[in-house]
Amino acid sequence: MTDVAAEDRPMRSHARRNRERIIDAAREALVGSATDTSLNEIARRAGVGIGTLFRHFPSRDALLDELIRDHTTALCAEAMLLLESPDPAAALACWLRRLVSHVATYRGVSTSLLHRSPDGRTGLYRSGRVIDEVTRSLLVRAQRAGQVRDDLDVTALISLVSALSWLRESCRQEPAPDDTEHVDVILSVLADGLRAAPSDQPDARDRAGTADQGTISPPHPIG
Amino acid sequence: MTDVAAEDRPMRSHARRNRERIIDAAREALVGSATDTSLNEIARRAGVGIGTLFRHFPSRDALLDELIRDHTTALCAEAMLLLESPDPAAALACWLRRLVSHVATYRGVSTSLLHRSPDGRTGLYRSGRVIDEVTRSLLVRAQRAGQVRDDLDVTALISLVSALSWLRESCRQEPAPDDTEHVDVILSVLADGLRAAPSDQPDARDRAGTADQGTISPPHPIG
DNA sequence: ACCTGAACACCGTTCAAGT
DNA sequence: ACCTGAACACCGTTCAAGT
Repeated sequence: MTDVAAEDRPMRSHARRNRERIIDAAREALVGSATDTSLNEIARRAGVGIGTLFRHFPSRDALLDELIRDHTTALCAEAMLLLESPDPAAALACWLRRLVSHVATYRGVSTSLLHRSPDGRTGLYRSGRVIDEVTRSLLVRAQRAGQVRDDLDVTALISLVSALSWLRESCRQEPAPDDTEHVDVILSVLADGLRAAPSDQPDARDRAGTADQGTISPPHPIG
Repeated sequence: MTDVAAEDRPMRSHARRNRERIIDAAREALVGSATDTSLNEIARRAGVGIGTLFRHFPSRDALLDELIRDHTTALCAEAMLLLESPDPAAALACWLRRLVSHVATYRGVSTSLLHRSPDGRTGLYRSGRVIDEVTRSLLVRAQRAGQVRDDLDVTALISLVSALSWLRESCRQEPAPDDTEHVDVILSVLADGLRAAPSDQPDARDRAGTADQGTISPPHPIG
């Protein structure tokens, strides 16, 4: 198509094909997987040397980011439609549900999402950024509509998504409560909690009733 | 003290001391820790051979269980006092808060708690059992008082505690949102959500508004 | 009885050597 | 330019050999 010198095209296409094979092998190994698969094993399954894998993807995070990139983009594009929905709080809840499903699909993505850094040196770089943006849009819209409490920021919300995704992917391991159902119930509890104004009984947060807090030291022996 | 043959007492006390040194070394390495510490490293710090560590604790879970045992027992005993508190829902919320703090204290405990098995072959055996019991007591009391929704079982609740504890311990790693604060906000959102009756708009759970679900395939390519 | 540490099969990661 | 795979410093776990 383009005017690239003829002699380096075969090489480049070969490299590109290797890259694709690595991604495919990783996807197959990690989707719905109960346990981690080593990068060595992924390279083996892709039929390339381990060095080639590291050349294309300097870290596991980089590989994961690439792995979910297309799907993340599509999901976020679709989420923009949620911005038009008549019920901002319901739209946010729906988005959180979809996002958890997406993140929990591939082994290890939840952890990478949590450890994303703005400069892209760790964690999901690209995917993290667009997830941040979409979530922020839906959150502030719901807050401006007065439907969701104001003491929540987008970082807390995405941390929560990471944690619930981690739960879902962890529950694929036995023995563990195997239910996607649990996460669903938790999400619906959360959705209800989001709608409420922050509870105006702060005393109930740290102590309830007659418990004598002095008898037990705080759980951090150090610090 | 007892009538044990004299010649094997020194051995046994030596063994017991080794055991204690392993636990102490592990506690020191794991409390508030941002990253995992290998069992080899723990044995090294305790001044024992790696074989000795495995003799006393056949798995990392077994070591963790022993590590938090005393504190777990004390915490659960104190939680029994919460059963007398006048506000069952607030008591439950308070317990969940304390439990997350406790579980998040030592690196790896959240995962072990999630993977506990009733037969004790994996995960936190003893600690898991008493945590289950205490949590169940507080939950059913709040449910019987009509203060907490009925579609929640104790397993879901402890899965949630595991996930939030995982979040807290993960946030000690950089780069990650470092805030204990986030988990606190999430917990208070949850506490509010628990009090509400299950939302009676099930349509809002899976779809909100005008989004066209057909354009994007579900995130599980396999299955 | 109890302890030790070399040995084994892994892991992520690097890098000299090849085409 | 790109790929390979031996090499390195680890990991959890086992087990023959010691006292």
